Amino acid sequence: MSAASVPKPIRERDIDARTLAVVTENTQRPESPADLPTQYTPAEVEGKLYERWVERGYFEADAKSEKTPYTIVIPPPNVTGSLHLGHAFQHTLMDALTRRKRMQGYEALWLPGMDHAGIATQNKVEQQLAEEGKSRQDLGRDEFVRRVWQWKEEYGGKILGQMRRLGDGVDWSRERFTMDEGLSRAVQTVFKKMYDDGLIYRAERIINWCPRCLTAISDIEVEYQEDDGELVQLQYGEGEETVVVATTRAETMLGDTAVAVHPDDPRYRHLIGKQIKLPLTDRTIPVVADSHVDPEFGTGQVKVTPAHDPNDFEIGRRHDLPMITVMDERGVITVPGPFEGLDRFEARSAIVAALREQGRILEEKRPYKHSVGHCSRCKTTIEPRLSMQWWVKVAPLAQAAGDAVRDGRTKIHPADMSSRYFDWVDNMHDWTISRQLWWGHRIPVWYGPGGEVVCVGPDEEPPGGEGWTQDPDVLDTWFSSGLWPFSTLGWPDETPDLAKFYPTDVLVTGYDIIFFWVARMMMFGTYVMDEVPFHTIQLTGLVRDEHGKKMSKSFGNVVDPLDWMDAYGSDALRYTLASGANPGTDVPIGEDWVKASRNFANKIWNATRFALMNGATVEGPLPDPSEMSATDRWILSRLNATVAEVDAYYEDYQFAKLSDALRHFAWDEVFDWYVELSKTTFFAGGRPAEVSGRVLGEVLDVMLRLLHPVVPFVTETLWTTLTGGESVVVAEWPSDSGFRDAEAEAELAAVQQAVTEVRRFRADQGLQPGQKVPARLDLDGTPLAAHEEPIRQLLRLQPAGDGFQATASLPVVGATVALDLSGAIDVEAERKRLAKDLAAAEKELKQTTAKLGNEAFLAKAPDHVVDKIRTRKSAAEADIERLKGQIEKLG
RNA sequence: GGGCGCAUAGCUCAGCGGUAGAGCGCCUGCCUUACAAGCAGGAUGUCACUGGUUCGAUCCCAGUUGUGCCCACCA
Repeated sequence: MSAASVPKPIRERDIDARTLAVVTENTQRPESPADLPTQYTPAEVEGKLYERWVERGYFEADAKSEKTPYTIVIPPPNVTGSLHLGHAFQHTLMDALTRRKRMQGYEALWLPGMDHAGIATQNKVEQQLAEEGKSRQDLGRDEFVRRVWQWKEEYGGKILGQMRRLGDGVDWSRERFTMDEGLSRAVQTVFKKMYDDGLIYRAERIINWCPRCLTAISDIEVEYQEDDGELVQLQYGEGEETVVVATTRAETMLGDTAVAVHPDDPRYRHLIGKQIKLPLTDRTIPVVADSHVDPEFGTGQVKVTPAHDPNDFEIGRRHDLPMITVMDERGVITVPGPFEGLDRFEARSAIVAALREQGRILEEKRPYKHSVGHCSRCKTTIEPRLSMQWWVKVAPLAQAAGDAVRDGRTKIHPADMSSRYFDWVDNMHDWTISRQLWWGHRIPVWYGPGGEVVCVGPDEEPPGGEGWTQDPDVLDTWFSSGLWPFSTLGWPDETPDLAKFYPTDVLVTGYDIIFFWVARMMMFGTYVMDEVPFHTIQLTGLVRDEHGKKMSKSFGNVVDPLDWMDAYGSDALRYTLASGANPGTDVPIGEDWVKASRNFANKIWNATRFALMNGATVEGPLPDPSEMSATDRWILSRLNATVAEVDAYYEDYQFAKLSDALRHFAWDEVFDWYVELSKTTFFAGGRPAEVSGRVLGEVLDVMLRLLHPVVPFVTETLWTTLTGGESVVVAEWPSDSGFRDAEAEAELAAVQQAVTEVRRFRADQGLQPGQKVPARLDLDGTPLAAHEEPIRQLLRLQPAGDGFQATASLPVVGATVALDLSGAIDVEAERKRLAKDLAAAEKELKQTTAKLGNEAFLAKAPDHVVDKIRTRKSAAEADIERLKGQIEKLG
């Protein structure tokens, strides 16, 4: 049996979730801190804490409050899904921001809600129906919409549950849904206003049509990807008058109504105006001159299909060509003849085959890589289609939206992301807003028997009587979400909420929906409210897996946030996400990282528990610094510096940095040094020293408040136990008292250096922890005197008599700690170590000497740099002298 | 075809004109009277390549290579 397979004895652990549940549920403060279990078990606690926060109304904002408002509206998740890590990420940031502001005394509102997600949701429900062998047409419009509402109730609830689990401090009393009555009214009001202002119009144009969803979609709902196609050259015409055109979509030739050449192309000037026989049909088509044609591409002759291609549509309009539609809404050929009834792809091969038979295929390139549009919802190949749709005239709105960022009324963070915004806003085409769907806001337009068109506002009666019908289409889902920042606050009514909370402060969202959503909100906000919807746009990256790969179902690397929250707690997930949040960059995350964050939460838990058991307290005033030890002053100095640092990072949305600063302060400084050093005082007389206990209480109190926005759950139980306060949610955000003590910081740096050096010595020497080493600790100089006992304790050194065999001396500020050790010391090991240090010091001396001998350097380098090099040089010299002496002593 | 970004430790990423950093991982020793989800000690980098600017370049500039993303109606 190998050593590795010998099971390690299982250590008795004190895991008892029930204890904690009792503690947190029934009593704010346990009888004794020892009642807190030694391991933090988040799963059971978090839910209870959350519900208590909600019951107490901590997250409900008051529009009548005198406090300064701070508002964030949530990017409404689609009711179609469940929340993924990307949501968890953004929610963590928004929650941390609002929690901090609430603690700072703002009237903080984080408004929750969901988006009806028209096409996406309709597709889901249609899928569900398909499983029952039904279609939406079988149900009829009203019944189908009822089904979708049912679906919304079921799945929307799941999302809300996930938000609670994450700890989202949202105001549930203000929860909104884009199909709510109030929001529908906002949609109709805006539609009417835009219609009256001439910003909404109806026109027949080529749009992106999804033959599977059976609706128009906007340009940005089309995803282009490189597909393998087939480029063929077709010969049209007969005898002298033939042309050769290239196409990847041969089936559209049935709808060709012209061939175009460039007006200046000398090769084809003679053809302009001639009629060409179109194969497979009995039609002839003209040759037209249009400067859109690129003479360099292919033959310089282009087939023109105005009803099935956006460019050709424009050419058709310029030359007044007929527009022949050759397929129906499902992409099936409708032209009478041999191809009728064939699907567009079947028709393509059939037509190529037929032309090949006639010898009219001159060249075939297969495969031919080209960019093809797909429906972003169902991936079906988009079919450009001529149809009548409603449009928004974007230019004036986009201008205003762009100006708002240009003149700084809205700031984009990080700033270099703003180029994406401008690229879009400055080049936006008109927006197709009608969708041939049933789920969504129905277009408030009625058509009369004589072709009259009436747009009806929300408080107006639609025209009655024979022959009047409402437009069957609904609006693009982004039309209603574009109104979100003010429709959720009660607009078009002049509500107290609207007055208090609009414009909102910051929008936190992914850079991937700048065009879909951010730009639209900016357009609607400036147009409808005459005021920007938010002062700051904080763009986040996308959450990726631990190797930076995109999370997708096909890679199989999608993670349900609930799984990780169940295993490691919400705090762990939140901390991990926050610590990965460098502005604008994607956020990789892996399970091991969440585990590490769980360990951090556990560390906070245990260290605080330990401190509580040993007299950390917030009772009474903080003692005067003159009564404190240098260690006390050091940690308070660091505490206040950390408060300032964290605040600065929050103001700049630097979540990764503030998370790191918090962990460093808590773990490295408070737990590993301050608590450890305090142990001596704690244990010295069996009772904690009063001053240190109070200082430690202060440090923990502030630290927990500082941590709370990111890790709300673990901090709540500990903080209420420590302080007896009602809840850290409504505690005051710490502020920098301004206390700094450079002297104490320097002294502690020296102590740390000394202690580390001695530990290193022990490790090098292979001294066992339990092994008592007779030694004498000399403090040369006084500043360290206060720490003699702590160091002795940590090292387990015992004062002894004479008889030394080896010496290690340690450099500290203004003093040398001479550590004389007796006993079985490995002289060779120490000699090797010292030699290594000596070599490093000599290298340093050489480098600094060379630098200081460089006149150009001395002349041009700034003083502080030169001083730094000088200091380094003298330090190196001292080190060398010291090390040489030590080596000599070793004999 | 345009535009933007990135290349730093085994992995994921900070950083920055003046001695290379963190987390995780790794090596060694430890069940030290809170925490082994822990403690202590340690190792690890031609900062992609080639030039240039500078007293000094991982950092600024140019080019090269690799890589990612966004936009675009190339028939």
